Amino acid sequence: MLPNPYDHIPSSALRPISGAVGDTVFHQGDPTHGLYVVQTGRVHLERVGPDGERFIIHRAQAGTSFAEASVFSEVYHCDAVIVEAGALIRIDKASVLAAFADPAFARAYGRQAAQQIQAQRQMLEIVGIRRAEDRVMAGLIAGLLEGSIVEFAARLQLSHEATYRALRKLVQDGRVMNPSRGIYHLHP
Amino acid sequence: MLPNPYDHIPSSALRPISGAVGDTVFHQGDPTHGLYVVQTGRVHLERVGPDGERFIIHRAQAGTSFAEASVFSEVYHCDAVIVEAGALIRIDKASVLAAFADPAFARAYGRQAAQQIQAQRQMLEIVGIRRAEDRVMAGLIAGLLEGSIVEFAARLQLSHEATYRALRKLVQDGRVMNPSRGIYHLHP
DNA sequence: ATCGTAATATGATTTCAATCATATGTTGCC
DNA sequence: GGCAACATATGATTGAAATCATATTACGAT
Repeated sequence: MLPNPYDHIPSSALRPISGAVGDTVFHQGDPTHGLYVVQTGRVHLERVGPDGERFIIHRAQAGTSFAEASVFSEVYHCDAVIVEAGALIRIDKASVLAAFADPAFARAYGRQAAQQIQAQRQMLEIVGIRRAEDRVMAGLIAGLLEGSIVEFAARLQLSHEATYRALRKLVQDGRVMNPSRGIYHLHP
Repeated sequence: MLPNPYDHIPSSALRPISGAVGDTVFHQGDPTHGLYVVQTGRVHLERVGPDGERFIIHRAQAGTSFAEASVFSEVYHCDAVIVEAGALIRIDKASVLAAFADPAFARAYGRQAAQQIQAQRQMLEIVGIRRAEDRVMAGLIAGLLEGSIVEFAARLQLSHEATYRALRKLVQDGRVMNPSRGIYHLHP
């Protein structure tokens, strides 16, 4: 299943890509073919520093797209490396550009992009909060605690231990409810 | 001057907004009128927690837009508070939705959004790096050092002292050049 | 010229999250 | 039922960045 906007793209423009762990989907400087949707597996986008040190600029998960900006540029600006085998779909750059003439696609794209930008801005603010307790509280207010505490901690870029301690403190201070082991939420 | 995509919007849809420090441009739950462009001044987007604690989800600078996602929703999901007096322009929601029928606008919007998403992803990865030295190095590779070291440190969400120390260490280790006081850059 | 302010720079101390260690509870599996 | 794997939970220790303190340098305003 493609993410929302891309179901407006004709299937002729979709190219399945498969690869093994360690394979590079594209290299920095390669001419752009289009953007990619991760169906399964995981892909890292990496940039190489002057001394050859690789640093990750994005981790693309299943269900997300990457290299969207490549649609508007001539060359890829980073490497895409498969870190967990899976299936990708490449969406042809020309098709995406053409699809912008379809207002339904344009609005769907705009909506998704605007929401993503908003969510990312919020994440940047949250991970910028220094005190674990404040960060956890902000995460709770933002509704980031959906799965396990371990997942929540990872999203907040905190160790899970620090997260448990912050939650306990917030419960002790009466700011968070802990109706049962492992369940935490704000007061109504 | 409006950011790139919005110069495709007819000027009749632009509404100048002025306000003093502390004024609220819109409140969480208000029906949406449209998105905003900050010409001068600064605006914070804030969400209010259950105990009334305000937490900032975004700091909008001059030259940037905010509340883009409101174009696709019925109510604002946060408060917008002026923290530095200046001039805003509100762009009517209906005009933006209509403008998506113009492929030139749609592509300009898509391009800007895709680039912003990419930049934000990179920022999330960078601020997620724990060691100050590694974070500063990543910031340098990403080209984040444009203005002063103080600005650079703020972008990296590091204290400027930690940033100076990391830079000194990187210079000592020969990974960064420091041709003169206050000037740091990578080897060619 | 000199005054004030801000950036650059570095040393000393403190704080707090990471890490290491350990225990209990929970879940699925054979 | 018993075992393995994992989430939850918390205590002890460590390490690294924040904070505090202090110079020096740069730069604009008067």
